[in-house]
Parts: sequence; C-alpha cells; structure tokens
Amino acid sequence: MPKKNNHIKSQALSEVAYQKIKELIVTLKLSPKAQIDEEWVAQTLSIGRTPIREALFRLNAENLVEVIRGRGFFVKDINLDDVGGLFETLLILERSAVALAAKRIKKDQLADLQKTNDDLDRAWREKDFLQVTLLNSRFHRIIYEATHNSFLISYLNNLQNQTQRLAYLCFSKEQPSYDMQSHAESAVQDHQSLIEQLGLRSDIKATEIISEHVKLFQRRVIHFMLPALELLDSIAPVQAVQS
Amino acid sequence: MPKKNNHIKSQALSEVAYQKIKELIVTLKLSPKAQIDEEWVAQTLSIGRTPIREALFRLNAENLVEVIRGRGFFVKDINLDDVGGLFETLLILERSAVALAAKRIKKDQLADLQKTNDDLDRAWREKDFLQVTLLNSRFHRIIYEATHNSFLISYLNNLQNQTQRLAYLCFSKEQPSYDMQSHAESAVQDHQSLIEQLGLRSDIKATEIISEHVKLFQRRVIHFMLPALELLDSIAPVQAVQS
DNA sequence: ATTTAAAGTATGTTGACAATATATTTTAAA
DNA sequence: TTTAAAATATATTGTCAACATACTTTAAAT
Repeated sequence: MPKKNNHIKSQALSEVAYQKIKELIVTLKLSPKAQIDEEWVAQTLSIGRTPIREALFRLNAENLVEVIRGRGFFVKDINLDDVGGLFETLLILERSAVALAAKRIKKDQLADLQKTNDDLDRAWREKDFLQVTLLNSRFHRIIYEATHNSFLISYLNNLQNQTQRLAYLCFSKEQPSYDMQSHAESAVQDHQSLIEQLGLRSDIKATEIISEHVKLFQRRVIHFMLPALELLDSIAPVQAVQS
Repeated sequence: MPKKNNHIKSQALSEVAYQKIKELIVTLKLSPKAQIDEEWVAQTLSIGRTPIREALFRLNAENLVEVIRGRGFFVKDINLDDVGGLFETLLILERSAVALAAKRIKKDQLADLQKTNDDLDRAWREKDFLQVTLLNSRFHRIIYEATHNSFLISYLNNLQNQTQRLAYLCFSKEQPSYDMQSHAESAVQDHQSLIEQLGLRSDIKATEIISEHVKLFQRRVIHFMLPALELLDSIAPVQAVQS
C-alpha cells in the first residue's frame, strides 16, 4: 500500500513561479520587450496570479523585467547600450571577484572548478549548447562563492543571469562568419589557466586572464548584435521618407 | 467650487508600501532581525496584505529583508561579517564609478554636487542628522548617475540603502569616544576635493579620494560596532556555563 | 523534564471585485 | 465621404477579503 505523500511540495508557489519565469526569460522563450500576460502564466503553471506577481516583482528588482503601472510587466529589452554597461560592470566585478577568490578559494572548490571545466569541454565537443551555457555559468558561480562576499556574489549572480541570456542569443545558433570551435577552445583554455593561477594564489595573473576572458565573450556578443543593428539603421530612413 | 480630485493617488499601493517599509528599515524603526508582521504593516498603512507582500518580495531581492518559507519576512541583520563584505564591495564599486564619472560627468551634475555638498555642510553644523544622511546619500547618487551605467547605478543604489542604514546606526546618537566634528569636516572636505578632481577629469586623483572617503566611513562604523561585539563576547561564555 | 496532541496565530494562495488602459463604436464636424 | 473626438465596450491589471496551509504555543500525559 503506497504512502500518502501529498506533502512533497513544501515549496512556495511564488518560488516555483520565480524559477520558471526566470528560465523562460533567460532562455529567450519569452522574447525581450514582450509583455508578460499574468493570466497566461498563471494558467500555464496552473497556479493563481498572486504568486506570479510576487515572482515578477522579484524579477523586476533583478533587472530581468520592467513594470509599468497600469500596463503590466515586460521582459527587459536587449540593446547595445545596455550591453555596453553590462560588460563594463561585468569586467569590474569579475576582476575583483577573481582577485579575492585567489586569496580565499578552498581546495574542494578548485576541484569543483576542474570538474566543471572538464564537463564544459565535453559539452562543447558534443555541441550541446544548453549544457555549455549551464556549465559555463556554474564555473563562474563557483568563483563567486569563493570570494565569501555575499554582496559581490549577489551582484555577480545577477549579471550572470543577464550574460546567460546573451549566451542563448549568441550561441544557440551557428553563425557562418564566426569560428565557434576556436571560441570554445579559447574559453576552456582561459578557464584552465584560471584554475592554475587561482591554485597558485596569484591574484594578478588570474585577474589578467579573466579580463581577456570577459573581453572574448564581449567580442562574440558584439559580433552577433552589430548586424542586427545595421539592419535597423538601413530601415529607419525609409520610414522617415514615408511620413 | 473645489474640484473632486479624489484620484490624487494614481500610485500603486505596492509602490507606496515599498517606499514606506524601506524607510522603516533604513531608519532602523524596524530593528534588524525583527520579524515583519504583515497584518501590522497592512493596518498601519491602511492597505491590504497583497501589496505589502509584493513590496516585501522586492525588498528581499534588494537584500534588505530575508524570507523564510512558512515563517515570513525578517529585517536583514547587521553583523560585522556582512559589514566587511559590504565595504569591500562598496570600495570596488565606488572607485569604479568615480573613475567613470570623471570621464562622463556633465556640467549641471557638477553643479548639483556642489549645491548638495554646501547643503550637507550646513546640515552637519546644525546637527540635523536626518538631513545629513539624506544629503550625503544624494551626493553619492549623483555620481552614480554620472556613470551612465544602469547596472553600476543599480548595484550602488542598493549598497547606498545598506550604508544609509549603517549611517543611522552610527550617527544618530553621539558617542563620547568619537570626534563627530572632525569626521564631518573630513567628509565634506573629501566631497569638495572630489568635485574639483571630477571637474578636471582626473580619474586617478578622484579614485584616490573616494577610497579614503569610504575607508573613513568604514572606520567610523567599525568603531561603533566593535564595543557591541566585545560585549557579546563577554556574555557568551556565561551562557555556555549555564547550559 | 520530555513528548505529544490540540488549539491558536500568522503566512500562503485563491477567486472575486475594483480600477485602469486599450479597442471599438458612435457622433459630429469638415 | 473622411476625419476627429467622444462615448462605450472590452480586456487586463491592481487590490481585497476569505480560505488553506504551515508553524508556534499551550497543556496534558508519560
């Protein structure tokens, strides 16, 4: 006779909604600028609107959704201006975090890094981009944790959500003019060097590596976004003539 | 005949609740670690619990309240460990912000800074500590805005809420062993030098000044918190004997 | 003193209603 | 007939009050 395990949930619905909606946004299943229909989300997740709204207010504070009084919630847009500010901030915080981690990281965290990077290497070769973004994210979050600074961790996790969304934008489809293979090798190699320097407690070397690593990703994003921007530029004048 | 302007509000109650609760926390009218009674807040503000909870989820994402499933919301505690991480992060971000502001600040923002610092100087002399914390906060927020980096601005505003709370803790009452007058003069002088160097676009000098400025505040906070900690140390062993 | 059960209190969630914005239709003027 | 403004209708968000669930306290029993 099976036990009555009705209480498996023990998790707040607002938490469930938060995780689900965040995933929808990060994986671009909810498009940037799109309005988030509360009723639709509620029915999709089979829960009421209240927990949905509680989750959306959280995501608003985390810069993933915008809210306009009386109109509702919208997925935060992705534009080149914001991306510039994002990488500027990411560079500052990643450099600082790596420098602190070099002083404070524990042996088991170094081992975690190594394992995660090995898995990441494998995922790249198997072209499993979902795993790639997940493992890459985990790699960096381990370093954040190693700072033992809850504020830094909080802000960097926040930026990680944003960069994960950019990763989905840039890596989920092949692009003819970009050598993905070479990018993957560079990234994994950066990680490997980083692990070594962190192990040696060399904050200066580690900082240099992470700087280049961030800039590599930035170039990839710019490379992906610029064509779309030029397209917009070529369209705008036409509309001006029409008016 | 007066018009019926019953709809002056036009502001979401969740926004009102957010502002009010945030103020209660920052000004220490809600004590650190204290539980936040939703019903009490609702009755105090004469609104329902739903907007209260929406506001609390926002404040949770902003590190001002903690939430424990089934138990409710609690004002985030202030302890020396967190304060260490806070200043570590504050130093990193203030330095970066000032460096960027030196390159990007506009003339009218410089004028704003000057006026705010003059007002701050006056508030110190009048020992109006409420105004002091408000104006000091405004001064720094103007610099944040001058970076034109929405992520930096967001994180620094977040830290500013935390430091404002610390300021309330440390400056709202006189302390015999600390020369408040000299602190005030140093702080206002730091601000003045900062304005000059920002005007000259000297990011290096400006960064040096803000570093010392942050450390000055940090020393003040430590000076205030250490006695309380030593008190705890002397109590703890007694309790250990009791058990 | 420790454990257990029951009562009480506060939080978590829902569905209904009120307020607001958007879309449609109607009306009036050009 | 076309256009613009006003009025109406519709849909979505904002808020509330009540109910469900989880935790805490109290008191009884071992």
